Amino acid sequence: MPKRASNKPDYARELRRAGVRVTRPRRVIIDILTSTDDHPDAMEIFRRAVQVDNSISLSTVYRTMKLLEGFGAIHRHAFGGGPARFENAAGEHHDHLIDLDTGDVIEFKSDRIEALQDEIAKALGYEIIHHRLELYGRKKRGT
Amino acid sequence: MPKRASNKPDYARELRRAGVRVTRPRRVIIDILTSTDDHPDAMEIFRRAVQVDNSISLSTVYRTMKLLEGFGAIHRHAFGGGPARFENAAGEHHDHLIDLDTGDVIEFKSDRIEALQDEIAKALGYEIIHHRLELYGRKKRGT
DNA sequence: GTTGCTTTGCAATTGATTGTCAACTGGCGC
DNA sequence: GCGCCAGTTGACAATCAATTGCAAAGCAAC
Repeated sequence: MPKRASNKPDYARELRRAGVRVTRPRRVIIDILTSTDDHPDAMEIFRRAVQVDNSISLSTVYRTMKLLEGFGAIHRHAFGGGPARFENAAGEHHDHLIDLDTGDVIEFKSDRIEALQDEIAKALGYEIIHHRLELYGRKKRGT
Repeated sequence: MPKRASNKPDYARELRRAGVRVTRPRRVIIDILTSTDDHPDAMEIFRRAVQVDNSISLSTVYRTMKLLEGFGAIHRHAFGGGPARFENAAGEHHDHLIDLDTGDVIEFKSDRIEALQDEIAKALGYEIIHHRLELYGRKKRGT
């Protein structure tokens, strides 16, 4: 009986097929990205990677992020102007609500908003390649 | 007969009322921001400011942008991850469509999208303080 | 004008990211 | 399995945007 594949996308296979080497540092970084659902920045990914392999360098984290971004495997964000934060691109597209007090990031999705965006772009003679919708808010006090 | 006020908001008056000095560099920078409808970055504002007063420094541009942002007089953007770009906050709120080929920025507004955003935030127990919606697209070829 | 506190220009600094380069290593070919 | 070698890496220098420390200069109240 074949081993049941995890829900993690097999980026290793994909990279190899694209002629990119699957090295130890890359494996470590990919593993970090596919086993979290938060939005770490490069330094945070670096910290986690060093726990696994203390020879990994920060440059390699940045290089790998750029590589994976090129493959569309991750998305890059810049919530509130800070350092870039990354998330695994697997799974459905979604937008973000950032809690201004805690920094928490909540994901949401609205087909109706997406449809309106397309409509607006079309009216302006454009085709949307991608978009970025970020809501910055505070929890409503329900004391 | 009183001089007809221009359509430029009187930031000078507002700043003075807030106990902030209206200095020559600030006047120059504010004048640049209120007389353009594009989205210049700090370096571009600096270049334009030097034309008027060649003693103005880039630090002052950055400092003034931060000051004005604090007053809500300007908005800060980071389209596509480049350096921060600014725009006069006077006038109605709007979102942006960025032409991926030319870098042009087109402003648009959709009450329906705003309403949906509020609805989503409310459902998540949040109150939106501000938001950022950027569409990145390409002109549809109309050969 | 004088005065006092703000603001400025300059230079140095920070923080994030990218470039350089010698050393290293996946993974194909044997 | 084993060696080869272009793709990668780690270390560190370099770059880029943005900020800050400080002495000198400027604004606004008297």
